[in-house]
Amino acid sequence: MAVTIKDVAKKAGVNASTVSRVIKDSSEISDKTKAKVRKAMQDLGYRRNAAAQILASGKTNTIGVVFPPVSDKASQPFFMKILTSINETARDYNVSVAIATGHSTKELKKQVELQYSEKRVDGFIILYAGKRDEIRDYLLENDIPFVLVGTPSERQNEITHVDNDNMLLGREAVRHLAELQHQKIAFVTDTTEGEVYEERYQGFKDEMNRLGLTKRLIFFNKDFMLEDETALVAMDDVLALKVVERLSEIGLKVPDDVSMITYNNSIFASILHPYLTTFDIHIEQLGAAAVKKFLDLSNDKNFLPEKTIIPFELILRESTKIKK
Amino acid sequence: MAVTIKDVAKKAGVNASTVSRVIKDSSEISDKTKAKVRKAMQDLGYRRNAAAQILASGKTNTIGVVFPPVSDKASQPFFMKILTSINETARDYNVSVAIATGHSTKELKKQVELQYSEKRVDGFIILYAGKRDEIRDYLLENDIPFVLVGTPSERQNEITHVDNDNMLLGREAVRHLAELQHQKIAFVTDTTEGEVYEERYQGFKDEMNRLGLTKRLIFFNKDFMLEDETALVAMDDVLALKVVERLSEIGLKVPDDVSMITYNNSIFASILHPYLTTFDIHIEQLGAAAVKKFLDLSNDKNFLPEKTIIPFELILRESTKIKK
DNA sequence: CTGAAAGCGCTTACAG
DNA sequence: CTGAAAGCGCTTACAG
Repeated sequence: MAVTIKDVAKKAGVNASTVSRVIKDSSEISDKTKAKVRKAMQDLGYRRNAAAQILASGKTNTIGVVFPPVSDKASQPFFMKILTSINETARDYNVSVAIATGHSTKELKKQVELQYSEKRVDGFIILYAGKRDEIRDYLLENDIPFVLVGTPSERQNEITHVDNDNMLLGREAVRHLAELQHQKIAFVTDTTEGEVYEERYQGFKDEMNRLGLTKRLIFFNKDFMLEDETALVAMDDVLALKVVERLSEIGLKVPDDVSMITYNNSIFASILHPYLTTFDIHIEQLGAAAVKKFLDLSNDKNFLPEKTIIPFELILRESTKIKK
Repeated sequence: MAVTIKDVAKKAGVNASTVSRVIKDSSEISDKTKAKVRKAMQDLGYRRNAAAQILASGKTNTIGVVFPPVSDKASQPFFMKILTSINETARDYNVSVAIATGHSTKELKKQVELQYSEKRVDGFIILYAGKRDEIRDYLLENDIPFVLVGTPSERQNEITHVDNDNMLLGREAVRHLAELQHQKIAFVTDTTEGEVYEERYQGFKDEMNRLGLTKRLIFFNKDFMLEDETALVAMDDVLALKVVERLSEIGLKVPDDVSMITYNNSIFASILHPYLTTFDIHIEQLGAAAVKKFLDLSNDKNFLPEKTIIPFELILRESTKIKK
């Protein structure tokens, strides 16, 4: 059988409750006793029993990570990356991670409810934002701690979330292109939904106006054309790849004829030439911050919702160039 | 407070032990009593407490999923896809999933050991195969149940694993190209390590020999050249993309000048034209089978190691064509 | 077919 | 600073 707290207690000549206190490094216990107990734990190879601890303390010390209810999450490196980061940060704080996936919101909600009601998790980190859905409503109503990665479009003041500054991201793309002398710039997107799009595009427009440049919004489809733009801002790496392909079809080369800047710095940005100039959104930091905020919020009943902004970084590669 | 087994017992007018038996649908309990107890559970909204169940039963009903100790796992859609499939299959069997990630084998092993020794998991599904490592050794030595996704290069007879038939996958690629009249075919790879490479390449060679065709192995680098091959087999979608790019540099078009077939059917196979003819390796099935085998093996002390072969499917797209 | 009791391995007031 | 005791919510021999 595995060694328990009692075995340790006996070996160290103390009571089990003392061992328990040593485990949580309680300040009540004298250093001398702590040392003695720790030695016994070492010698015996003691490992706590997670289930017993959870049952007795009522705290699971595990976070449920909720993936979006879509089937293409595998194609977005974002999710695996942030999961890794969340898991590793969590481990540093001695907490575990459970995951909730599903093809529909309904399925997903069932899993979320189950995890919480069976007391498997203390709360959740949700990996998608945008409009409210049943899950967020359920968590809010029941006062279940959670952190959102991204920016919710409703009740922002009641939800702790971590995100990049997408407005600024829109602006900075323009700044970079403007520095390269470009004056006619279009924003290319394949979606017109979601906070990410709205904010990046808003930032784009603001900065373009501020600089008095000529702007346009292009909704991507396979036969879109350019007017006289010399530079483009694309919503993400994958879209950018498709845009490069389309441009080449109509005889335009990136970056010689058209500069292009995009977002995410995923693998897609550097498989094919031209490697893309893109903003790295620091996914590891997003994940780490989400965990920390979750811990803050679940440990402090008086914690007030807040937004954490994670910095980004421009990765200069081959797709942007000074206007000829 | 949450409703417990006792509350249900009281409401149904039975003993707590009876409720427990009803939960596991024990055949010892009469249908009448079951109905009565179930009604009480319904009325009260009873949910089991996972920790209590684990502590009392000694079974965690959770599987640890071990990711490879590399940092680019996010770029391979495989991992997120199989994780989703594992999680969803597990849920159908009422088991949970924990994950272990790490940048080095050492870190990873620590996490694996911890999860097992703290009794958080009953065993593991390992998402990478190839050569043995400390983790596999540790599991084997300690008789900890696990299933491998992929084919181990050592002790195959002692390890339950699920995989595609990579040899056949090599052969079938040749068959498809041969049917299209190609006679000079090269196998392109950017790695010469691992079972996957070895088996696919072996299958390729065998079939080429059988058909008496002219074969070659090309190690991919950015300035590789073709001799007189008219068709290629590439190790995976991403590599294939790079090969297409290189071919276009030297004036060769896929599929007009060169046909190309590849593996995985990931997102990379259908972002840019030519969309790639590729083998879908049925990742969902790999994940589902891994879970089922794990359950078989962890529930039956006499279970003998076995290999499960998951079928694949040729996805015809734009990159292969009859030889002109 | 069902109940009473012990036990799983911890935590945490309470007392001193 | 430490101990003794009760309790967390289940499961599972044992008995009838």
